[in-house]
Amino acid sequence: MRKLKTSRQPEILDAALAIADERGLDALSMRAVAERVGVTPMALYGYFRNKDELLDALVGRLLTGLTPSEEAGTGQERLSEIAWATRRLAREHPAVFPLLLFRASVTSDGVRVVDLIYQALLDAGVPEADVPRIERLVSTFVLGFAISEVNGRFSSASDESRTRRGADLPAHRRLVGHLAADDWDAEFAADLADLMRIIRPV
Amino acid sequence: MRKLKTSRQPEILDAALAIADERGLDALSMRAVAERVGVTPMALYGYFRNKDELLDALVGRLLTGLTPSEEAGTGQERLSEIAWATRRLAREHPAVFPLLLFRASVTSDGVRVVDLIYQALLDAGVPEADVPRIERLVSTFVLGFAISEVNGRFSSASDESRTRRGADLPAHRRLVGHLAADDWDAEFAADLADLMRIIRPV
DNA sequence: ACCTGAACACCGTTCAAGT
DNA sequence: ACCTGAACACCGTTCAAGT
Repeated sequence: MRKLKTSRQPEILDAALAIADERGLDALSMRAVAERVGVTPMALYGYFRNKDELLDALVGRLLTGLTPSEEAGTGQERLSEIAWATRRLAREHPAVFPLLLFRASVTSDGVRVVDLIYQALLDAGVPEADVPRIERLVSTFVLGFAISEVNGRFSSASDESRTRRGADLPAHRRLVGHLAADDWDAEFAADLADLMRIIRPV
Repeated sequence: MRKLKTSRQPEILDAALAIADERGLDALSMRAVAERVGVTPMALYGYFRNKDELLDALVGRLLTGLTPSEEAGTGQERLSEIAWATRRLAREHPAVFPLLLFRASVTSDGVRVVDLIYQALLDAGVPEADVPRIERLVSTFVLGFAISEVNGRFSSASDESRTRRGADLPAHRRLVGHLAADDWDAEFAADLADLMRIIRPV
């Protein structure tokens, strides 16, 4: 397990993020990153042990931007602020964002965000014994929602064509008129409001 | 847009699923599938236009197993049954399962599952106007939970080492003693119970 | 301390051809 | 109708060497 250089790590991660943003995750190859940095592919292996570790570091870099600037407000307000910031991040970096669901929270940057959420949940009145579970519940939903949105899993095009095929989709037929959603800002807000009802029980 | 053969599609998907189950998603190459089927890589392109469409079809095949055998029970019971079946699917096919979050519901098999969930939510008393949103909320959470679990995002190893690093993780320090979760069955059950409180409001 | 060149064992996919 | 062979433009990574 060789020691890694750190000097140009940020520069390399910047290049990787730029490539993914501009040309998608499939275009994010070691060779492409190297070319953008102005170096041979092999030079990267002095800074990251392999592509997987480079991606882990990239996820860490994304998470850094998630710490809210303002520490004020109630627990619920800070929680909500982190949720919206997460979704904003997904829209800024749709190609790399899905990696968060697979590699998150292992890095030290991820832990920092989790700690902020823990604190927000505590301040919101969640019993200590429930905090870690509720953190996983909320963050799983927020990550899943943001990924689904940027990947088009929610796209209502499917809903349109669904119902037209008639036949064996009784519930769809009954819900015609409610199927054409497309205001994901509003839906995300409604979902968060519902989740808050879990956090602050009767 | 050439017409595709269908004759050996199931056989090809079986081979693809077996490879992913045995050796992971990275090993799922067109070349590997072809070899397992006993054919040249190029022969596959008569059945699927490209690798992406093969993966879409694979997701559809997974979703077929999600339709509950019993149609009985209350809406909440059927909803719960689908949720547990989804999680079971993730444990059976951890490598391919994550694809559900990116490609689900586009296929006709996905639509069938969505219709079952719609019906369950209607029977559970969710207002028609809220059903599609609640379906997305619940399925996003269930998929996200199952993916996080099989990918180790929840692994408590991180929690252990987190707190030891002391310093700037105040909430973690306060929650020592509650951080070492590992009974994901129980956690999933508790999460579902909480979500049911959203579905059946006061 | 930092980087390069050549090589290995892979990819997905196109095109033209074969039965 | 179904399949093959050869080729193209890529991958991640190892190893030995160069300044």
